[in-house]
Amino acid sequence: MASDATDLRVLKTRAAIQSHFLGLLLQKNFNEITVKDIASAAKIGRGTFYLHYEDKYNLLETVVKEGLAETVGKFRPHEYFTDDKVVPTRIVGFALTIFQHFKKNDRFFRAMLFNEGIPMFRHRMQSLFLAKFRKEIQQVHLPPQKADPLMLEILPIFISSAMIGLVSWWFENQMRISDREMAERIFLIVTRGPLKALGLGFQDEPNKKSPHGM
Amino acid sequence: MASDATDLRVLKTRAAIQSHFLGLLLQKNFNEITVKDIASAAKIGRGTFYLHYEDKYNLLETVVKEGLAETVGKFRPHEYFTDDKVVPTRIVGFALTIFQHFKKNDRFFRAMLFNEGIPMFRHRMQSLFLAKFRKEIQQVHLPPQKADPLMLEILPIFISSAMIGLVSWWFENQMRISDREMAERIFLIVTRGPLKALGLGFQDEPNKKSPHGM
DNA sequence: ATGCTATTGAACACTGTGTTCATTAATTAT
DNA sequence: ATAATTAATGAACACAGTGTTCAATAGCAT
Repeated sequence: MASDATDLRVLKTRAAIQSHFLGLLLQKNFNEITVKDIASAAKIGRGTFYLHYEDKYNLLETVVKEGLAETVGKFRPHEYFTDDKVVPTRIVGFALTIFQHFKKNDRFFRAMLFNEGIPMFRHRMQSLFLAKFRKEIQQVHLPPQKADPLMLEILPIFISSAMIGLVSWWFENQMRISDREMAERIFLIVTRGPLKALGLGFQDEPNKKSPHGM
Repeated sequence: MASDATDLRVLKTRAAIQSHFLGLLLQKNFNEITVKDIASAAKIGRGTFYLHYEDKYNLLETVVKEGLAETVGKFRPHEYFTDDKVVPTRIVGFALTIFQHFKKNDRFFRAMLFNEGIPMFRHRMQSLFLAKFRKEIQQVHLPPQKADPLMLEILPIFISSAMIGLVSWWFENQMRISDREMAERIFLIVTRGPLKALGLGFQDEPNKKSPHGM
């Protein structure tokens, strides 16, 4: 293992490997990428690769870890401003930071999200989202005696899954919708509920009795 | 390619291959499974494997395709009964069929959902969900002039992603919550909205003005 | 300028792949 | 039941990719 991480040669080869690796991931599946491919793309000897990474899985792990570490903490609830007033909630601003962060790290997320062969990336990303949403929901959740514990467990999962689905869809569609529009629709769904957000009342509910039997 | 799909020998070996393949998937990652592993688990010659499948990816594809084909059409909205009355919506019943189908095909979904190395399974499953939810939402969506088109596009993605997230979580937790309880919570979230479902009103909304500027 | 160390490139053994072929065994058709 | 048909076997083969080693060379640091 080439260890001196300050040596210019080391920095240069590692940067070359990681950058060209991302480039290859944008072209073909991780499965189909060989160490030979990476080495020749980065214009280094194949043996040199093994001086820095155990194998291509270890390289992937490194890249993913660094990419996600950079993602952590970037999702920050903040106030959201329209032309003249502050929208009275953190929700829109929160969603906004998420979309902006993804747009900024386009190359990384595109390589990771749409490459058949990077199995657990979405799963790991979801852990990040989940942790954030749990905190966020617990902060908003002021009156603790009223809440249903199961609901408290389920809701962050529901929302984080939904958000990841939306972000992925947004990416697939070349981000043709503005991040602001997306955030605003999410605000509507979250505050009014999916059904009412569509623009219609919920017709099948004749009375206010709770239908669930607990 | 051994072609006669009615020959008993063919049926037997294919069944053995697929069954032991699923078994292996429950034990280790798809990446780490070799054709030799599959052949020896199924107690057949390695060459025989290649008489039926091009490679292990082709086998996976076959198994996934059959498994998902069986899944299609199983998600059927229907009425939902509590002890004495019919809950006035299809939603709970719809969610219920989903959870029940997953419980019934435990082995298959467990192998597919939690194996690092089956990249696009969740994605393909989501396509199924998405199609169903699109239909369902369009059916409920009676007054067509009122709806926001972007919302109409986003909502099925939001909900199908959320549902898959919940089902996966449910699986990971050994399905310790009853399918009925899950369906009922989902009903609450969908009809009342995530925030109100938690048991609290939405405090930060002082007036009824729509905060989004479109 | 000199010592240090990262890189090189070729060689090596190894594992897994996918194909072939003659032989054996099981199934189907008569 | 017997013959004809066809699937399964297992060994052999060439091939591609892996991960390691080693002496020689290049580049960096002080």
